[in-house]
Amino acid sequence: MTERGEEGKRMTRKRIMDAAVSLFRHKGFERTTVRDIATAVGILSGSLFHHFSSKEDILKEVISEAIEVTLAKMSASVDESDSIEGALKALIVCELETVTGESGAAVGLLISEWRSLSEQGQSAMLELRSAYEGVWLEVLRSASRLGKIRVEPILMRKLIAGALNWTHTWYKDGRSYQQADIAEQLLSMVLTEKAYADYCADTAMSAV
Amino acid sequence: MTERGEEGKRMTRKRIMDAAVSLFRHKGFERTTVRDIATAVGILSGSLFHHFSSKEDILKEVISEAIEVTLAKMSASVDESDSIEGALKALIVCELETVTGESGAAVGLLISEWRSLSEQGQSAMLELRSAYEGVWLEVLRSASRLGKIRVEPILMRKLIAGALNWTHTWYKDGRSYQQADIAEQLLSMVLTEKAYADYCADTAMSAV
DNA sequence: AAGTACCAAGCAAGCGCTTGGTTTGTCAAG
DNA sequence: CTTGACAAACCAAGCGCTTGCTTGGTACTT
Repeated sequence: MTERGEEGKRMTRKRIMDAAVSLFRHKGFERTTVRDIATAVGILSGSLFHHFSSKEDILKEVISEAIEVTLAKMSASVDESDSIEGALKALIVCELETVTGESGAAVGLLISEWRSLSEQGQSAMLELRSAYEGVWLEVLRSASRLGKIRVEPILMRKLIAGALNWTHTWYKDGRSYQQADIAEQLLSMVLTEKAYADYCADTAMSAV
Repeated sequence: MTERGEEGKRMTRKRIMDAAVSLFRHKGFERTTVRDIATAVGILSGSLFHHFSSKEDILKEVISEAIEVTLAKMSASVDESDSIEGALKALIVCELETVTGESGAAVGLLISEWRSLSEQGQSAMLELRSAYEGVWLEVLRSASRLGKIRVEPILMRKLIAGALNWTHTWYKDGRSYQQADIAEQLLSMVLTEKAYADYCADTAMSAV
């Protein structure tokens, strides 16, 4: 029935992480017990510790994987963009997808469950996070230099991060607002009116 | 030494709530134990339950007081404003002060510790919260009708709420950014460029 | 035969909260 | 002003339960 062996091990590990992400997102790290996770996977709680050394270890793995996946997606999106405005839009979309996405990556966890990590855990995540933030700041600084945004880049990044992270408290898939819509509206707030108008004209052109 | 009697009761109750706010903000509700709170106040853990029926009861009291205080402050600020732009600025400043403020009110708690409330607790808070959101939406709808903001009011409110709530994770008193500065920059993102320019001109005039 | 994946059982610690009793302030009756 | 019944505020101790995690053994794969 169950799959043993090397393949099985990785599978179970993945299933544990998936279950953990879902539970952490809905109930929070502290209110989620190792028994909850084990039940969701279909094993006993003690068996979790053959795959992870501690409950916090699960959280760390889940978060760092989420950051890595998102970072890769963001970098790729930025490289593909042929304008600052396009790069900004791509970054917003990437982060929005990650924050609201139910399965897999969940940077949103980093948001709400940050304090549940030990001090070493926090600093380890900070290192990963700084690469992530670096991508954002590079694009925002370019935009600022070209006069396409008004607000100072570092503050701007914090405001954008807040607006996007917060979506995970109210965004429901397929309801009220579409992801593309949210991204577009936020972009219109971030860019100057001129830059935004130019960007709209450009994308309209390339669509034809 | 200690003050007993009716005066003393209210004092201790207040001290418990203050200690709880501080601890909840720094460690989160789940990671804060009733023993932590009691120690901070200078009593034993069991004695807390003469003032509150449960740990969750403390959280509910703290949150609802925070909402009421902030709501009153916001309503007053809006009434005093003589323009939509001014009202918006006042709302932003109010919420910013509440979210980043260390002592007393702490709507920020509602943000991060929401899930720690029972279902009844959550719906009770929702009722209070809706009055709070009502003030925001009224102002935003007026601004939208007058063409002073571009983004649709409900979405705009969610984006603003996120940006402001998030400040409690990075804002340090007296460091990097001033509250007034953050509020001003956010306002410039919310309003259309024309509305913002008009508002700046107006405030410059009245300052002279 | 060896090693992996898991179960069965439970431990030590910590949790929110209760209980029973002691101290302290309140206030009307004497 | 004294006195004594009463309630409020708090302590001391610990109960019952849940928590993350461990241990020792078993079933399956290679």
